[in-house]
Amino acid sequence: MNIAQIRNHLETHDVKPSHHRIKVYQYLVENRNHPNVDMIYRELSTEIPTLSRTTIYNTLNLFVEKGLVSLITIAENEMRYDADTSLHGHFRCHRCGKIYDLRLKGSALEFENMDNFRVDESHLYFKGLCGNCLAEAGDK
Amino acid sequence: MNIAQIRNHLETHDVKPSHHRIKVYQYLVENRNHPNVDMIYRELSTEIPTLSRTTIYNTLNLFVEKGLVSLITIAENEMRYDADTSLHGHFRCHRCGKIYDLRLKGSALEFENMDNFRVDESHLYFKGLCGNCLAEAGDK
DNA sequence: ATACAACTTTGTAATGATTACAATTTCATA
DNA sequence: TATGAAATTGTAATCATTACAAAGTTGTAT
Repeated sequence: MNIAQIRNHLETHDVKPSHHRIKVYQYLVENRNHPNVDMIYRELSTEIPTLSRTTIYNTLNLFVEKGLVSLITIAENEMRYDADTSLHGHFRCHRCGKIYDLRLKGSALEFENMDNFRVDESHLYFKGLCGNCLAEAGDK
Repeated sequence: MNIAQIRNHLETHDVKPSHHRIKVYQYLVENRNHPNVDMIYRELSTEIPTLSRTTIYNTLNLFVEKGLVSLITIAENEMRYDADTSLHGHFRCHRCGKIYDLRLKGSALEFENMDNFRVDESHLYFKGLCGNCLAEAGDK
């Protein structure tokens, strides 16, 4: 996704494509690592020395509000963000902390009593040990 | 679930059944409202005037550690707790804030690439508008 | 080009849930 | 009843996030 495409994508979602916003969105698209605010801040502030953390917060809140990114609350004490807004699951390894994407098999996810509700967001979170950490420390 | 049963249940999970712990667990069993710390504190401190919030935090952390209750992070800025540790989903209405239980239909919840992982926890969160709020304010 | 209004960005201070920690109290047992 | 371990308490610290007001930037009409 190049700059022109990003610019267009933001405008499609009713977000004015300022330089900072483009950079934040670009980070999210190029680093599929479900970052928190600090990860984005530390990376972008090397390019934009005057960058403020508040701008990252403002930008991400705007993106979430406009449906450009989704907010992941799989880690108890921090918000993480994902440019992939399609329905998929997340797995967080409690040893290395890495968050993996999980792709749903089929589209079967049905509940007995969800008829009356209007569902706007779905979050599928799993926690445990990832393959790497199982191999390195099989007992924990 | 009476006091003797609660006492026994705590002991089964390697938790010494102090008076406070029994009261906290009893609250969770009798109020299936997925409370946060403050809801439990406000309720119990009428019975136990000397109760400290820290005790609630300590107790809930112990319960989670010992597998007696599960920690729900569906609300961004606060932890909520559930005495039902079986696999089920949660729906949070963004208008009234209430959290509903959802029972999985079948046990079909499969992912493409979860083979290598050891899953210890599953969290299925959904957000939107509940039936009541849809009826009362159909447009929001 | 200029001025103006609207919007964006910044930095500091406030908020609020949770945790750290040390002191006090309670409990179980000899 | 004495003693040590465990539970409880209260205050202070932590830390991610938000509030807010000032400063900077952009686009547009004149």
